[in-house]
Amino acid sequence: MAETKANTIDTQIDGSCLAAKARLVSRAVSSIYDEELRPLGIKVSQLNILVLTYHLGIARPAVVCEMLHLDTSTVSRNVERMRAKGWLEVVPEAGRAQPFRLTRAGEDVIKKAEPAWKAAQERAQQLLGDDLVQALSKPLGELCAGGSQR
Amino acid sequence: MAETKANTIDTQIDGSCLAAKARLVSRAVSSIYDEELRPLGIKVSQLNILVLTYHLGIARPAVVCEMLHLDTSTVSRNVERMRAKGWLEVVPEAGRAQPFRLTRAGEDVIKKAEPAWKAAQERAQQLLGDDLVQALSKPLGELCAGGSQR
DNA sequence: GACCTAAATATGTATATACAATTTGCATAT
DNA sequence: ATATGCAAATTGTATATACATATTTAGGTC
Repeated sequence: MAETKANTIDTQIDGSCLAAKARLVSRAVSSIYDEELRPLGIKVSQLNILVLTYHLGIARPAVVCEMLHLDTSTVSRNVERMRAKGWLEVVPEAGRAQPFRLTRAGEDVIKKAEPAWKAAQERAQQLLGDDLVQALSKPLGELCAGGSQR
Repeated sequence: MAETKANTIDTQIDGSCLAAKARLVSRAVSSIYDEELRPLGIKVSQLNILVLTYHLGIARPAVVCEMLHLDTSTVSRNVERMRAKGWLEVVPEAGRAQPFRLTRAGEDVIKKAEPAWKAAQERAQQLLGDDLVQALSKPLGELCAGGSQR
């Protein structure tokens, strides 16, 4: 018998909700990386954009948006914050485009973040377990609108 | 040396980053649910707390925090927003505790959200693919510090 | 060339989220 | 009874994120 209390409704929404799980995993994993990276003054959200920028060389906001499934406004403001920190710089170009690239300081951040990132990656593998790690390691189908071409 | 261009560094941080993947999946999946739920005026983040509250009957903030891996301040403010909408109510209790429960309006929201949630769940399964769905469906080890003990 | 539309970016506003600091109520030792 | 300390929750502040709206500019069409 269920609850002592009055459950006047009955729902099918429960622990099987993929959004709940995905968000839980995201929070848990992010917190591991952020904890390891904290001494360096960067969070994994920004580090990911730096690393992608490194791989792209010259990064166009629209491309970053599509590859990371981020809204343009989100990228706009994240880039602005990292520009303010001197990690990115906008590449002068004609037109509306505002492509950006790493500065030397941005490269240094990536370089210095490596040990922390590796430690976090190992902790995350432990936490998630082989099945999830494997599943996440495969190219994420429609999700990686660019994840494989690098 | 290798690059003509200014790749003065070489990093091991790349597409294998579990945080990047987990966050990408979270954003992509969340957007599916939020899109389906939009007509109802709720997002999956809040719906999850409502559903958990439904299962708990009386929900203590600290318990919700641990089960969902959320900071106490996050729960505090999410609950406040849903209280303002009339979906949750605080249960008077001695001490510092502020346990809360669903209101009738909160129950209605869950009830009315079911079709949208199911549609989103199917779309998410399609997007993620069997391996990821399977991996996410298993009890998430240390992650579900309460997923099973209810 | 003036005009219109489509694409790329930025801005306004709101929620989600976390960390640090503060408040609050309770237990307990002295 | 007081001080001490602990546990739970809130508040201050900052970032991450998205949607709606505005802005800017490149290309066409006439």
